[in-house]
Amino acid sequence: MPPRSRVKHDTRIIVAAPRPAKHVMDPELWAEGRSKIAEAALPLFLKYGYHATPVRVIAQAARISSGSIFNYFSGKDEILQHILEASQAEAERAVHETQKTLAASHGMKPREVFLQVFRRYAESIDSIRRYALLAYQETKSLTPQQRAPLLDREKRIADLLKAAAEPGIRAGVFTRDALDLRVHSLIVLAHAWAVRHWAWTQYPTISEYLDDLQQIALAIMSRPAAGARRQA
Amino acid sequence: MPPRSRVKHDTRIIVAAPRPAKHVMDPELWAEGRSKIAEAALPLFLKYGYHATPVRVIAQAARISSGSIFNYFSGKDEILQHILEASQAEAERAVHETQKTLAASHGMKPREVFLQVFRRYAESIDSIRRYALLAYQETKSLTPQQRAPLLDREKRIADLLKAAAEPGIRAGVFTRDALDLRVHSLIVLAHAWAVRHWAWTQYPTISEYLDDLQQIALAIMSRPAAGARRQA
Amino acid sequence: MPPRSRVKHDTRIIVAAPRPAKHVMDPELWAEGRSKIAEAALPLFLKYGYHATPVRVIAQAARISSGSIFNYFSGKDEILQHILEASQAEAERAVHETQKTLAASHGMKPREVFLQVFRRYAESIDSIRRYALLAYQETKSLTPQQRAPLLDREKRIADLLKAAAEPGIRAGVFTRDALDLRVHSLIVLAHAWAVRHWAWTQYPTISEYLDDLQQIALAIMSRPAAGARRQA
Amino acid sequence: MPPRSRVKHDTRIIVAAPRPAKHVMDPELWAEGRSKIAEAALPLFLKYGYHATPVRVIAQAARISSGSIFNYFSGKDEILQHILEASQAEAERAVHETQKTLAASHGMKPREVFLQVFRRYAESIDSIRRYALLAYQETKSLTPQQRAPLLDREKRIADLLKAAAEPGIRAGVFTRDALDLRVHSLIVLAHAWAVRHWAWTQYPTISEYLDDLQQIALAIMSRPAAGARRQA
DNA sequence: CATGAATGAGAATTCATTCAT
DNA sequence: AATGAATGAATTCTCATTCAT
Repeated sequence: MPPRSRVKHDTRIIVAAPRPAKHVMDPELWAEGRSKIAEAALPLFLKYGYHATPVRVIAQAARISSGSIFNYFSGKDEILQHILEASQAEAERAVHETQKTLAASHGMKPREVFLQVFRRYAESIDSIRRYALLAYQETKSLTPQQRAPLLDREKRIADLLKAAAEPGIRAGVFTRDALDLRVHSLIVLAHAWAVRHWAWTQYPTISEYLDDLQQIALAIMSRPAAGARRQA
Repeated sequence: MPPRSRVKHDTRIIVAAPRPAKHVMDPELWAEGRSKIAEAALPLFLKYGYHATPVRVIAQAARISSGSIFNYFSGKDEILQHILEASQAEAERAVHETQKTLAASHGMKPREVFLQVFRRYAESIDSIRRYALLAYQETKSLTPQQRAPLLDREKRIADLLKAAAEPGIRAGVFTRDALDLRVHSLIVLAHAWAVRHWAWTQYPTISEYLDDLQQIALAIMSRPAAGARRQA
Repeated sequence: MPPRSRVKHDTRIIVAAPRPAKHVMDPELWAEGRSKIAEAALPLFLKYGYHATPVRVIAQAARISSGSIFNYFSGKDEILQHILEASQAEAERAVHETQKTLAASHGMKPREVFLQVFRRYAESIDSIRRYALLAYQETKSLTPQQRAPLLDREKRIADLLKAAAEPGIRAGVFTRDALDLRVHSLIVLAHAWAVRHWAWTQYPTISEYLDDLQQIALAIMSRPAAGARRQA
Repeated sequence: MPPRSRVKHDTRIIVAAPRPAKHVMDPELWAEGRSKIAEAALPLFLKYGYHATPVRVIAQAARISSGSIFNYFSGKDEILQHILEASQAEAERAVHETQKTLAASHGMKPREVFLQVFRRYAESIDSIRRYALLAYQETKSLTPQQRAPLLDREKRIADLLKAAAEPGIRAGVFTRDALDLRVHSLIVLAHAWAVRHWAWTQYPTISEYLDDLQQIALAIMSRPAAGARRQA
């Protein structure tokens, strides 16, 4: 049987070559180039998937030569990394926007408070739709520590939505039953716009989608009518 | 020999030509072999992704030669297609059976009819949890032709849920407003158990999850109270 | 300034693919294939150098496809490794042959003993000429432990030559002065046939080369005449 | 832009076209720049090999930009050529001076003449030890045209040694038999100090090595005693 | 039918060289 | 004259697929 292991003999003959410092030295140009490439790569990754998109094609889309890609990224995988990291930053912005909306909602009616906060969040999600989809599709098993920032952010969003629901709960129009799941469900449905975009042919923009989803959001949060409660 | 169908980037997308089955054989053996291969491939696809899993590795996992794979599948992508189709078929079968059973039970209350169908569907999702995750991640690895039946099946599942909701709608407890979105939302929430499994540490099994989700499902389907409708 | 280091972020996204077991499984076929490839590669490495010889060209010379190379070697460098290891084995054979010649030299005249042993050694070296040249040219700095077997073998050869010189020394025709250097010099001159082959245009085969080198070998070993000793 | 001259394998060897000097400039600056670059390149070539050392790394080591390299050399191979030529020139100059000095000293004995020339040559080899090693390893990286002057110089060094031996030959103490091989052997043994430096742990400096090697050199050149000649 | 060695198109990546600044 | 970003040919290596046995 041939050796199954790829263990090398201990008489190494080929001496590893020195690696030159990376090429693009002007930090501004470097950052610009990275953005340009990442922006060209994102729609391709979304359309064909990461593995099915050759570097050559990314280069074509970015209007540069394929060799130049490697002046800005150490490898193809770093492009994906860069995109996903950028998406993290955008997601943080979404959280921030939602928080500001909540802070500005004094004096509103309970249902209005909640709907505005939820809608603001869902709209922010739309701006990272493409990133989110990519993350869903290309992120394989994450280690717990890699997952930590994602979980943390979701918790903060959930907390914001719960805070936005509080007036309604106190007013008796919303329920506190299984509140965590309800809030989580809303987050999932907001994400669904991004992740299952292909399914919503009847909604041309997120605005129409949210117009209808709002009803559902209210239904999810509302205290069930007496009859329904008794039945289920 | 070169792979027959790859997405071409430099010109236009070349749609995979229909490939001839190579070795026709005893249908029973054939089905058995396909299953064995698909079962070996699934965990690999989930762990490493479709593109990153070589056929030879699948063959090793299935304890056959790599050449034999092509006696059962016309290409690597057909393995993925088979896995996803099988999972969809299983889900559909489960729902179908439930629906038939319930359709036969004339005495049930409309809410009960719907909840049982939905719960049965959601439970079946759990059994194909891993498949569902794969579908989210790798549909792009299929050609549009291969993707079509998957989308079609999802539509039919939505139709089943709508049919299960019909008694409720007729009885005036469910609404027909934005019904497509409501049903879709329920499908999404059922999938969420599989896809976002890691997010729900508070639910040890799908049973507890569904106990709570049922309330939400009812809320989503129910005709809103007069007051709520006026407000939102 | 751009990052000079190639340190990756700690959020690894791309999961390493499983590596299939190496392809050629029949050990005999495997060994045959390796030999065929190595034999095709050796003259190319010698003529153009290791780095200047593309795998593609080795494949052409071996009459196989370039992909097949990697069914037999895990990488281009393993081909060089294989060749050099084979050369070590051949060099050991040279030592062995020399030793046998020495053992068979009973009853010969002292000068004849030495000349025969030396000639036998030099002839054996000729058979590994091409390997030796490659090792000289492609072996960069070796670690002391990698160099150990080479040094050891040279010492054994030197010891054999010293033993072959002993009768001459006792008979007073050879000198013991700087014996180590003299013996080493002979080894170097034997190697020179291989290493500086291009320089000896006047010698068509090693036989003619050795005919002349024998004189020099004798001169190197011989006790200098009285006059010469006084002068230098 | 693609490299201009690479050895082609699939067809015939394409000899490098003579390349135009690109930026002509102040000859003094030019020579200075060439030296600086060559000095930076030498240790890298020795450590990693010519092919494995990128031009950019040489540029970094020389503290200039990679583009500037091509203001001083028409290509990477010219750097190697320059290093080797410079080393050969240095060796030749040293020998030449010695030879001139000795040619002027009419009173010397023939053996002394030769020994001084040889010793001077061997010492000069020590000073270019690293270059010599490079020459052994990387001559193949040059085109035949580029190699020619190196071979030619070696021939002229042999001629110098032959000239230095002439008085001894005329005086009857040296032999003219196989003179080329004898002289070549001496060159090889002088080189051996540099190339096989690691093998001679018993000689701390070249001085001790040459003290012993001188005896051997004399032996190699000397006319064999009548008895020895008859025997061999 | 099964096998697995052979294939070669295509992938990522490197790097000598050019040339606009 | 120096710079260094851009280039793209050429390299090593992978892997889906074929087909002789």
